[in-house]
This record gives sequence, C-alpha cells and structure tokens, in this order.
Amino acid sequence: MRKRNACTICAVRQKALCRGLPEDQQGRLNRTAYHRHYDAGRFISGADQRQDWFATVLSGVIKLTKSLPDGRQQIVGLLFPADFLGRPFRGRSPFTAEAATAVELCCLDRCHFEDLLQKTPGLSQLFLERTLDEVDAAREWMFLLGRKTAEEKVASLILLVARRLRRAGADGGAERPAVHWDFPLSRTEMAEYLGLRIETVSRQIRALRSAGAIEVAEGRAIIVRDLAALERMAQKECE
Amino acid sequence: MRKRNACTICAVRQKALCRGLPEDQQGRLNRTAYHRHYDAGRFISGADQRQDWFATVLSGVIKLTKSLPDGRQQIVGLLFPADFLGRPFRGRSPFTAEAATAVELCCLDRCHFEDLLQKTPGLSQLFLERTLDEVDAAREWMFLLGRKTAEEKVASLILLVARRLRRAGADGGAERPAVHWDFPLSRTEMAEYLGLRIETVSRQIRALRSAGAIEVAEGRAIIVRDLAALERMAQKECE
DNA sequence: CGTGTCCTTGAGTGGCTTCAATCAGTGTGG
DNA sequence: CCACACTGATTGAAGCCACTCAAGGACACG
Repeated sequence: MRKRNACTICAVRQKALCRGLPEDQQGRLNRTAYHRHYDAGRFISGADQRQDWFATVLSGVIKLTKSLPDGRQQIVGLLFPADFLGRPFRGRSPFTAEAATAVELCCLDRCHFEDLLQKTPGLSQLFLERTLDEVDAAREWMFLLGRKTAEEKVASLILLVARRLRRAGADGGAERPAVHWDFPLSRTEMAEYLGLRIETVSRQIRALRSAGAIEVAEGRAIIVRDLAALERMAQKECE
Repeated sequence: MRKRNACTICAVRQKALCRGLPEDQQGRLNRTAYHRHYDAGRFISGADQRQDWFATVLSGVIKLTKSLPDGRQQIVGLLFPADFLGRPFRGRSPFTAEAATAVELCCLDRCHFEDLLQKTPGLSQLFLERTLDEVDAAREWMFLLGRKTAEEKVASLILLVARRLRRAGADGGAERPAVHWDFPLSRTEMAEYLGLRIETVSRQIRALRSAGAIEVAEGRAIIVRDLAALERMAQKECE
C-alpha cells in the first residue's frame, strides 16, 4: 500500500501543486510523502470523516460524490492526474472520494502540508489559482446540469474527459483532445455526473454513434470520429 | 457613483475579506478603495471582459450568470453582503455579474489587491478558505440541479436565501434563518438558478404555500411559516 | 453451465416544459 | 379620472423529453 518515491522522477511533477515549492522544501516534503494505490471502485475518503492526509493524483481518475439517504447520488467532481485531493483547513470534506479507475496517489501529511501552505507564498498562490479554476469548472457544470439536453450532456462529458486525459498525458503538448482512449467512467457513473439515468445515457451514446460523432469499441473504449460534430452537439460548451 | 468611506464604520468589516489584513495595510487599502452603486438589474461586470477592479459586496445581492447564444441562461452563483466579486490572477471571469437587487460595492484596484494577496499570508489564506467554501457550495448546488425535484429545488432556494440573508444581517448572532424578508430574486431569476421554468417555480411556490410551509405577501416578501416543514421539503439539503 | 454485472433496447408513464390566456400592479397620456 | 400599454406572476391545457419498468444480450467468473 505504501512506498516512497523521488519527486524527480514523478510523472506529474510539471503539473502538480508541488511545483509551487522551492527545491529544498520539495526535498523535505519528499521525505514524508508516500504512495497509495486503490483499485477501481474503492472508497478513498469519506464525507464527514476526518482525513489526516492530502494527496496528488499520479494516475487514474477519482470521483467526488454526494448522496442522500434515499439513494440519490450525484458526482460533483472528477480528479485527474496532477489534481489535488483533500480539503485543507477543515477536518472533513462534505463529499466522498472513490476510485473510478485504478488510482495511484502521492500522499502528504495534513499538518505538514497545511503548514507549508501557510509558509510558502508560491504554493499558496498556486493552490488558490487552482481552487479558483475549480470554482469556475463547477459553475460551468452547473450550467450543463441546469440547461443542457441529455444529448448535449453526454457529448460535453466525452469532450471533457478527452481534454482532461489529454492534458494529463505525459506529452505536455497539444491542446487538441485525445480521440481514442478507454473511458474512465461506467454508464452508471456517467449518469451520476450528468444528472441523468443510465438508460438515457445509453440511448444518447447510441445517438452520437449514429450521428457518426463517436464510435464505441472493445471494453470501454471511445473513439472520437468527428470532433467538430461532437463539439457542435455539446453546444461548444464543456469544462 | 463613487465616494470614499472608512473601513472602521464598514457594515461588513467583521465578515469581509479585509479582516485578513493587518491594520496598517487596511489603512492603505482604504485610501484607494471607493464605493459603487448599481440599481437592480444593472450589468456589473462581464464574461470575457477585462475588469481592473475587485469588490466586496456591502449590501444587496449579485447574480453570476452564464448564457448561451441561443438564449439559455443559468445563474451559477449568488453574492451576498461581505462576499467578494472578481477573479484574481486572470483578466476576465467566464461569468457575467448583474445586480439582482440594488447593490453597494466597495471596490479595490486589481493590481493593488493582487499585490496584497501575494504579500499578505493572512489575506491569502482567508481568500483561499473562502474559495474552497465556494467550491463546496457550487458542488452542493450541482447536486440540487442534477437530482432534486422541482419542489425540493424551490424549498432549498428559499432556505438558502433565508440563511444567507440572516448571516449577512448586522446581528452577528443566531444561525437560525430569517423567517420574513423580501426575496431578492424575481421568479425568472429563481428559475434561472434552479434549472427550471418560471411557470414551474410559480406552481411549486403555490404548493409550498398550500402545504403551509411559507406565505407570500406584499411585493416579493416571503414568510417562512413552518421552518421544519420547509426543511423537510428541501430534503434537509441546502448550501 | 449457471450466476452476476454491465449495458442495451423497448414500451409506457409522468414531471416539467411549452404555449397561451388572464390577472395584478405600475406608469403614461389624453 | 380612465383607457391603454407594459411587465411580472399566476393558472390552465397539451406535449415532449427523460424517467420507470421490464426484458434481453454480452461478457466474466466459478
């Protein structure tokens, strides 16, 4: 479950929060950091439950969910490689984190990180900028949930995942989204993120397929056949 | 449109971001700060448009919206007194800010504030905590948009506004939400925040009224008759 | 080969929307 | 003072999109 690793060979070091630290601090952080692995579907951290560590996602996708006693559940955020997991300055997060795919985390001690956050303006600022981006992303998604049709929702989600996976990819380069990859979410999870039912998601995927925008292949693979068409169907809106 | 004012007599100074500043800095800030007033319905700042100032809301309610060329519009956030308006470290915000009611702002120069933010750990941390709270609030709202029924949505909104107005009130005290006040949003705006149509909002308000949970009076006044019932109808979920 | 999980497909329903008419409140001009 | 226009809210009737219920297919596992 745990092993140490060097920041210098970290796959996400160019993009993760850690780059806000000066080198000497990075070294100190490294000495206390450790890795964790979760299989797909595993519970990571809980709503209203004390968490004494934070983490950077090294690989995989994490879903943040909120659910009601009556069974209704909504995914309220996805974390991709280089994203940060945790809620500083408050013991517990109001949401549950679960591994959507197999996940590798680089974990940091809560106190140590909060301390660093207060003492390192560069880190603090980087964290703030990221958090502001998260607010924007959440609000964009609010638009999707409130105003888009089922077809637009599904198209938007595929585009969002394509872009995020592309960005998370090792190649620092192109802004153009990936066109062929394994979709990290099940139909159920797609529905939970889009505010739809699983059957509706299935039907809309079929519609996108018939329209020639995408193709679904072996396993959970999705191939973007016609990016322009997909963007048109998403109302040029996503992320 | 503009006038100066002293922080010491500021109505929101206990709750606004400024309290993250040491006194001397507060004085300096005060010398460059100025007030602005907007009538209800006025445009304040725009999507994708450079904004060279930030502001603290002194009174009134601001709505943040996103809209598509085809006319669909969604309110993605509300700002109440003591809240902060603006998007540091990025020229333009992706959302439009409009006055929902008459609004009074205390404005700060963008460069000056960003500078302060980098130099003042206390301010930066306070800002970060607030931003984290905003992410949480946005995600809670995502749940509402994706999973709640029309009736639950309307009940949740009334509760949210009751709590926020209460908190914004001069009395620092009680956590119990206000029970009688002028609702700051029109039916259209309620619909735009809830992902509903105006007619549906109207019908659900009637339902809440028939159920004895609320009462609507002169103008836009709303009276909470049965708080427990209202919370039950909102699924004990809001904000 | 049976069982379980995930996804797909079909048929019918229902909740919210759409379209439309009415009402209340306010301001304007004759 | 009243007729008229205009805006925001309410109410009714009809329609549609996504949901619900149900069955069946694909695939993995023991």
